[in-house]
Amino acid sequence: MTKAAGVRARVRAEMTDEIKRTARAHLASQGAPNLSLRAVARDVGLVSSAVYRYFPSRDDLLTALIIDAYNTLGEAVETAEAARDRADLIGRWEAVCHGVRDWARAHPHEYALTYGSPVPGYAAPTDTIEPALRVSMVLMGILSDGVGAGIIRPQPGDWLDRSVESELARVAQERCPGVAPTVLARGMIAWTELFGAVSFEVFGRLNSVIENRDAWFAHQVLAMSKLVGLRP
Amino acid sequence: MTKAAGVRARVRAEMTDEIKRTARAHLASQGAPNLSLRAVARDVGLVSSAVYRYFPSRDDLLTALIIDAYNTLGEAVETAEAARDRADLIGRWEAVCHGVRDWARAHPHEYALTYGSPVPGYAAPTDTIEPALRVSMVLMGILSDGVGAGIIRPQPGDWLDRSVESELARVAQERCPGVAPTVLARGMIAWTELFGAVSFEVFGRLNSVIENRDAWFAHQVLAMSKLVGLRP
DNA sequence: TGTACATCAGTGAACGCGCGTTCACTGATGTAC
DNA sequence: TGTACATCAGTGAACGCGCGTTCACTGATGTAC
Repeated sequence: MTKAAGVRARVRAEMTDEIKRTARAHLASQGAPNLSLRAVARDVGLVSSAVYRYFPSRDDLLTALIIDAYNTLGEAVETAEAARDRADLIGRWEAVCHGVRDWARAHPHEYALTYGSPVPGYAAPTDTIEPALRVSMVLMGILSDGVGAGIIRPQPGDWLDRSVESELARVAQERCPGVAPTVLARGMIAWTELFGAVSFEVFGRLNSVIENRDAWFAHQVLAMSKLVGLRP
Repeated sequence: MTKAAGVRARVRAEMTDEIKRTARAHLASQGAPNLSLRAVARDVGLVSSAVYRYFPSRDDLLTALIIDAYNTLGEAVETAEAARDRADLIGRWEAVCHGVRDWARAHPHEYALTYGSPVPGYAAPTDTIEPALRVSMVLMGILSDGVGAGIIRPQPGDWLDRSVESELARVAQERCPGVAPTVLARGMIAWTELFGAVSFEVFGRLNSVIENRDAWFAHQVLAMSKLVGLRP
């Protein structure tokens, strides 16, 4: 690739970025179902058909936004978690939970796009899978370290259905070796509660029930860190 | 009201029902964002403007569907719970959880409409509030009975932020007197996890992670009944 | 019981809008000799 | 270095569609005297 070709490619990349940036702004103010290719084109200063030079269809633009959303969330969470001392497992756990919540509150429509109801008629392609796993990967890393440090231990009395146990064993083997299925199960319950809590808050289900959202969320994080075995 | 007027009213009620039934079918197959007044009218065999005799706008039709959804869910859950022996608190708890899940799996788009991302630009009016509370009411009833029977006890070491405590005390006073804030907090965490779990399953987040959905859900219900104090 | 009037469900045409996508084109930028 | 050709971003018009909502109307059904 010559220098000149590099210029063309760079301009193209910048244009692609600007379209995505504008689309993201539309998403933030109107939500995914109302995202319109024509409106985005207008805002970018292009004629609507020109957008097709960059994205073959509206769905592809949506896919790009979904992938970006997973990645910015993943990055935010990873950065917050990485800032804590490796030995401070509780701090790392809290950083992840608050990272998810902060990002979701800052980007409610992007959160809705990724963790809310699926857009009807839209099938997410496989390139969304890996970015979507970033948060779980961080959580599993903490579980792994907790087990390694002897802090997280399988709880006596924990029992799993055989088929679930083998499914979780497979997941653990691939993603966090050394973590017992029962421990992973607790982690997944905490993960479920985390996103349940964030969804309830962002989607308005706490309205006129809980006003002190920060304190309530912190309480839930505490409870889940106990459930997982990070605290006594 | 004369007999004749009664006929007119009954015909009107039937027509209203048929519109809602058709709209519900559209909802089930295409999702809320694609729900079209004109398409519903076509299916009912009316000209589109005739629908305005029954619903002043598309949003009002949507509101009616939302209220119906909360009510059918509420009814399903209440019926399932009422079938259990009053003293069988664990059975009642399980009935509620499985009732929610079964309903959500049977009506994914209605579940999305009520517990998924809010429809952008649509503000739910206040008549949706009471129907939306029915499931929580049943759960709080179980908490209440559990506390009354001495089965559920505040756990030593449970602690709540003062403002959260007073908010939960107010909720408890209004909806389940006698239940301590820390106990209610555990109930709400379980409630959050329940809907988190159902959303994850219905919205496809368990794909290629957990295939035995029944067993995994049962496990979560068990874990939450422990968290709440219904089991040791 | 019979008649004049009011109510109201349903019609059909229209308004004004925005959408995704296609296509033949222009003109600038890059490439090869 | 200069010229002929290829690439490709962006244009503008068009296709065909569906949408929510309004409005003046018809005709059947109900109400009051």
